[in-house]
Amino acid sequence: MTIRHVAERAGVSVATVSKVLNDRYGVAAATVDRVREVIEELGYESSLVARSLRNHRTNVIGVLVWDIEPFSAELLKGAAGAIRGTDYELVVYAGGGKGSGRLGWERRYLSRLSGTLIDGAVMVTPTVLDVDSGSPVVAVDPHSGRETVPTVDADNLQGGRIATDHLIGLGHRRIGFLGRPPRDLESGPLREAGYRAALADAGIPVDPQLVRAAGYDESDVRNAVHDLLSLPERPTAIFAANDVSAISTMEVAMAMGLRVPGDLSVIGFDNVPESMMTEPALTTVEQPIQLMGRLAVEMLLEMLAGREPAQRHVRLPTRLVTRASCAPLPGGPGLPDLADDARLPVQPRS
Amino acid sequence: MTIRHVAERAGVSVATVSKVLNDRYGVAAATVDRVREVIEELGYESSLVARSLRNHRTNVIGVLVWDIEPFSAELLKGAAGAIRGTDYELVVYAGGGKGSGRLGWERRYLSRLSGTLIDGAVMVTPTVLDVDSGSPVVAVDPHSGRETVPTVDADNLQGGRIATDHLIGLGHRRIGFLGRPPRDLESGPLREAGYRAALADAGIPVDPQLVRAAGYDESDVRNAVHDLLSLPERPTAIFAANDVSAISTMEVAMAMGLRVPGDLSVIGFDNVPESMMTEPALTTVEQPIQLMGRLAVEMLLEMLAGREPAQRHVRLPTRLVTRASCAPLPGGPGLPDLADDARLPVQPRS
DNA sequence: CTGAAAGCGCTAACAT
DNA sequence: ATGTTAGCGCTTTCAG
Repeated sequence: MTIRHVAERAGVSVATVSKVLNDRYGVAAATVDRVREVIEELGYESSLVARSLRNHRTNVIGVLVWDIEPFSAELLKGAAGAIRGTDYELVVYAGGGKGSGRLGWERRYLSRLSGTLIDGAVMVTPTVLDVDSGSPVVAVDPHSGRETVPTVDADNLQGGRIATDHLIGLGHRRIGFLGRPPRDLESGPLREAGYRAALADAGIPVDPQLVRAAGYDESDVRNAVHDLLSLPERPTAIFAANDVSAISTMEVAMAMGLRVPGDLSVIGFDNVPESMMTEPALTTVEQPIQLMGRLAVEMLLEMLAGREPAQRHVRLPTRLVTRASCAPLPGGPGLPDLADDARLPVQPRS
Repeated sequence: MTIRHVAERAGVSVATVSKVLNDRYGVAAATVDRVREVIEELGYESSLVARSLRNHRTNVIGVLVWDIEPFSAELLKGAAGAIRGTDYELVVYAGGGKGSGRLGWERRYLSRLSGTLIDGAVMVTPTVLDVDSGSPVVAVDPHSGRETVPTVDADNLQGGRIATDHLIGLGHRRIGFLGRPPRDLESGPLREAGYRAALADAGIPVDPQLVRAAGYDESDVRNAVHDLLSLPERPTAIFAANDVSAISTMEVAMAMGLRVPGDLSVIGFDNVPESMMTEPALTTVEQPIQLMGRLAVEMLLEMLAGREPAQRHVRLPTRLVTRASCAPLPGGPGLPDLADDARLPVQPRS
């Protein structure tokens, strides 16, 4: 079904059909009607691809992700929300790192899509980002390149601090940290930095034994947890700096016969999928992920409208959500004041 | 950054560059190296758009959705999972019903993308689907057209039955149903049919007063709930057949001073976002949404490989997840046997 | 081994 | 008012 089929069927040239499609000047009313009829009859719609090759404006904005997992999916909801009501459409491109080359998926995806297909892009958790794309780009949670490109991210440093402070406030002193090898994302190290800062402020020395990094493999994480909990002087609390390890931590602890939070308090990070939730519910530091998506798109729309966004670097606060997985250390102080925190599951809808 | 820049910089023709890009025969090794170098240096990647206009194979599969909301976002995770490990890439197109014309977004999106850009598509909750696209299509949770197109859906009829049976098993007799006007999706009416069937099997007559439909507007839903709970002989339980109304039901009930589940048992449907969750946690009939996405993509990949999918119409079972929002009716029987059900929050990870 | 040229579906000058 | 033509970035014959 191409524009030529329509043209032939209507007995006009493709140019005329194109004019009708784009409400251009200089087509007789009768012709317009006839062409419209044929279009309707054939159920024709112009090819986005051909059109964007020709025009350079597509009214499509792209969200470029490595993969669709809980984090990016959450972000997409926010992005979609920001687009609703505008006359832009949304294309999500999840390349999964295909199509070899080691210049980073970020640049490759952008090269592949920008200029054609999309008018601008939101890049989700890019690692390298020395991008010089023709079209506007906003990065969410980038590792580097913060100078060149407008960004939206969450306050991971503060998040790490909040989590650790909470545990300290409960009287804990031996607090484990479970993160990831620091190579790719910046967020991990920042959470660890928050952890260290909180300990330092409380005058608690960091015990290197209590700080672990585990890879993306789940068994790797479980081993690390097991190690931590097998220490002669085991931690009374663990700050697991990503969702996977938080869940694993609770599971391993319980498998080892430890009660959570009776014997071990656990605090996590990110949007832990509730469907994965074990008993008791996990205390987490939550990032406003949907909001990040929404803001990123809003910034992009500003830029597409030719305006400079109000701020080029937005950092959103994180917040602690306390649930049943943390408890005051026996002999420590009581529950800390949580005026600023939400207490789940008794959380009113916003 | 086009192929011509590369060609000029390397001192060859665009044809040669193209050959290098596609590993074609007949380019001198030295030339290949030079071109590769330039490509690397310039960070060039061929335009997906231009390429797909020329070739008809793109190795991209499309998921076409009206909008990205909790349901489709969940589905996308499953779809992405199915694509991981294949050499296909994923493009999600969320048009939001833009670009007028009343031939249904489904056909329009397909027209716009298929043939070019994507090799095949998964259509999410299409309403009309008399599609005759050139490329393979799988529909998830379609309203009609089940005959023509391969489909994946959930067993909404059985879901409605399960939910209602559960309440009946708890001793409830006055069970309200809160659905949506039946115009668009088929799933709503099916859930209602399940409700009616369960009541019929239990010999409980349907009280028309207890069956309500409310639109998509939240205030609409709240009014409906309020009406239900203001009846002289109010229901002791409500089956809210979609996520929005389930949450609203609990909130309105509590606002009216009713305890859940003490005074009113509530059971919902779908993937109620836990972040919206109130106290107590909501009992739901869960659909295997991610799984639907995964299966749809797997079917599509089969078709793209030229094979006929094992089944053209897959219907997945729904399951009850019992939480704290339902209670036995005083004077009724005890808790029914839930051997087949999961009991949250004490749910082991799968 | 390399390049010139045609054409994918479409739009925008430029004829007619 | 309509049609002809060139060209968007790319791949693919087909000559050189």
